[in-house]
Amino acid sequence: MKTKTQEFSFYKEVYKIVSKIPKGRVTTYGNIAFILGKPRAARAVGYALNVLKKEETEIPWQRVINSQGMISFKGDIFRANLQRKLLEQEGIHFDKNDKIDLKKYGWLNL
DNA sequence: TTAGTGACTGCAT
DNA sequence: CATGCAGCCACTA
Repeated sequence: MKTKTQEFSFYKEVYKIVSKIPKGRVTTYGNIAFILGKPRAARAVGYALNVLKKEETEIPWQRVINSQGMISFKGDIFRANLQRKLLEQEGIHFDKNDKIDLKKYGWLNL
């Protein structure tokens, strides 16, 4: 029955992957979802990070962005601003459109 | 169990 | 090139 309450939580996998992102690199929600075997679960990934930021602030959630190479949180512009700052500190460069070049900084990107 | 929400993505207009 | 709409996944009430 699913007797066990899924000791393997989707969130946990997300956290684990995010923690593996090397400094100075970024990845997208879709990419993480793809690694988990569900390329369409990008939303769930973002949802996971949403809960993450309030408890496991130790996770480099800042390195996770959308497929556009930009920061999405519109509602939490404060977080977005913070994220941009943190990424710049890691050496990631934003272009004039506040966009990151995934070809250059994308994790596991070729 | 059904319904609703959300840090997303891709295609259509 | 910029918006809009629908689809998918996991979680909460």
